[in-house]
Amino acid sequence: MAVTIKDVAKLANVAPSTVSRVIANNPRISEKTKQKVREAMDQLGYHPNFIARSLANQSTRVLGLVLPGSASTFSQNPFFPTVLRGLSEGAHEKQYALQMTTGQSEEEIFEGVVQMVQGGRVDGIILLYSKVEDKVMNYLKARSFPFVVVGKPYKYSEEITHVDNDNFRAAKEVTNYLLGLGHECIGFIGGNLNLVVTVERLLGYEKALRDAGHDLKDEYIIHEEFLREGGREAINELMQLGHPPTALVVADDLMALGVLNTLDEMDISVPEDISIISFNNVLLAEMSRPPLTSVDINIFNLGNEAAKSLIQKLENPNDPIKRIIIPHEIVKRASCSKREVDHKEETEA
Amino acid sequence: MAVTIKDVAKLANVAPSTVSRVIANNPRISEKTKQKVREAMDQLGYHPNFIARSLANQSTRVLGLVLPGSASTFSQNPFFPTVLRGLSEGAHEKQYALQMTTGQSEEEIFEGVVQMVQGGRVDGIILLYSKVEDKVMNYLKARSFPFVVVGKPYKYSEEITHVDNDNFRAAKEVTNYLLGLGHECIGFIGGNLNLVVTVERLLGYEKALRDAGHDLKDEYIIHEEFLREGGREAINELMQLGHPPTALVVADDLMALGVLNTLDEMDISVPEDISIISFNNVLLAEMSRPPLTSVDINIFNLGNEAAKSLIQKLENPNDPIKRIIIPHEIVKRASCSKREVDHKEETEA
DNA sequence: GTGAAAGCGCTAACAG
DNA sequence: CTGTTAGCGCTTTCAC
Repeated sequence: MAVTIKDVAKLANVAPSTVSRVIANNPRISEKTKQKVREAMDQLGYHPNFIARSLANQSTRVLGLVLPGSASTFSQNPFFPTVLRGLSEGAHEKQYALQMTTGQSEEEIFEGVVQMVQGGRVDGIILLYSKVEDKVMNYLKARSFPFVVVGKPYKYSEEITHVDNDNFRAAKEVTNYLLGLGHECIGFIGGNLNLVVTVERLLGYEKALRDAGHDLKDEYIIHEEFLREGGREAINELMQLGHPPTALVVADDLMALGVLNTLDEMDISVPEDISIISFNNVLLAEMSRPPLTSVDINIFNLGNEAAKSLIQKLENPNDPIKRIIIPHEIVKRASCSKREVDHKEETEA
Repeated sequence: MAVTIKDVAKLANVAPSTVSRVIANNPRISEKTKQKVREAMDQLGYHPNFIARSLANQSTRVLGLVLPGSASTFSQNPFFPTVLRGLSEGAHEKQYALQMTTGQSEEEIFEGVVQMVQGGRVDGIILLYSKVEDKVMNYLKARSFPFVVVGKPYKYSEEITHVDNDNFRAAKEVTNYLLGLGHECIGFIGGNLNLVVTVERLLGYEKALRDAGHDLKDEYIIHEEFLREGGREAINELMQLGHPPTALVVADDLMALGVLNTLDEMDISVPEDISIISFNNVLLAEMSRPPLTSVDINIFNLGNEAAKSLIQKLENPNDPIKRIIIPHEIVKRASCSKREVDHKEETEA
């Protein structure tokens, strides 16, 4: 059995409660006994037992993470290792530990969350995705269990602390950027429409086009999973069109990579024939050919702020609801170029 | 305050211990009282408190995960989301939860592990990397705290349960595959030599060449971080050689992607001018151009077996040490082709 | 400034 | 088959 507070107390000739106070650095303990106790702790190699402490305190100093269902390819996205690092650093700074749950089905995930929450395993929860009509979120909200979401909650977003990018604005910006390059036919390839982020990016794209006085063409908008095959089919359909787009807004780097390949197979070159801009700016964005112009959404900070704000909330229960917007930035690489007005149109003009 | 075992006991008119037994599904309780108790639990919405249970049992049913330092780009590898899924499923099946730690420096990671271990937060640990001379591993081993490693331990590999691929053999196989395609000048681009996996793959490569009667050329072997820039420099050096390789074994898909790009910039085509084979077969391997021939190491299973074997070990403390080898498989795509014997050599022969 | 004692919620002998 | 009791290791009143 490990060394306990009692062992320390005995060695230091004090009561267990005194040792406890020394651990908490209670100011009412004299420096002298503190010294004595600390020596005893060192000598015995004492480490406080978190479990016991949690039970006594009714608080675990553990944050629960909910990852999206493993079914979705989304979960294979290099996005996650990076949020995790951000989360981890944010949590460690304040001496919180991280526990995670995920599952194959929605039901499994939900069960996992219930275990964490009702089982008292965690003090708060961080949702690493935001879906339309999410059972988990509803549950947490109904119990008013402390949680924050990474992304924008589908509903009640003013009542839920969340950290997100302004995806709507970012999508508007990239679309405007493309418009500014002279493109008039701009397509959108998005991921799963159940994810709020997809919706936001789509809306931003549409807004930019409308503001610029362009019609929205349904044929230009394609939704698929964040996947290669998705990208492939989508792009095929698009390019069959009478008037295929000359630029594409793609909701995710990984998907853009798929698009890039299909285009290459079809002998369409980027950016000469078609420009592409995507989101997230993960490592592979700079490793693709051509390197992708991509919106850096600051994934690390997304995680980091999520951890911090949850902790803040835990230590300050009646803090107001917060919406934290992490800035984004378009990282220009080589996948976009000015629209070359083609011969036919030129003569028409 | 949440509903406790006592509340249930009161409502069901039994002793708390009886309720506890019902939870554990103790066979010595009559079906009748079990029914009664269960009803009371439902009625009150009772959920056992894991913390209290952990304290009483001296066991948390939590597995601790140690991720590699966030400093390394390795940690951005899409490898991780996939192991995590495997781990998670393995753990959930047996009702274990997952807690994770990581850090920026080796020291920080070490501290995190100590917290988990000495703080009694976890029952066992899974190391998600294997480094040469790892402080964490030494610590765990010295304390004989239950742990398994994903990868091959640098030392004492017969004394440590681990789940790994046979990377040595896999590397031999890919090298032989390349030899079989007629390549005689085969280079190796590896990652950080502190990682055991890099070493193993390098050794396998060397062995294959030696077995085939080829000399090892130091200039053909390059080590860099698993990174784009790494790939770029490495490939530049290689291709400057008088007799540049006609095939490359690359230790990681992500790195191979970088290599592919640099080659493209240099107007060297794959696989016509040079063949490339890499490891891991993550999603992007099939999305690169050309799609990469890559060794599928079955990442999901790596994680899954790791979780299972740790749990097995926890529930069966004097189980023997195990070495679990996850099978690999070369997935042939389009980055390798037969060596085209060039004109000059042909006339020379 | 420090000690004694109760209790966090659950489990596990030991009785009966 | 079920109840009683004593902890698990720590925190926290309440005394002194």
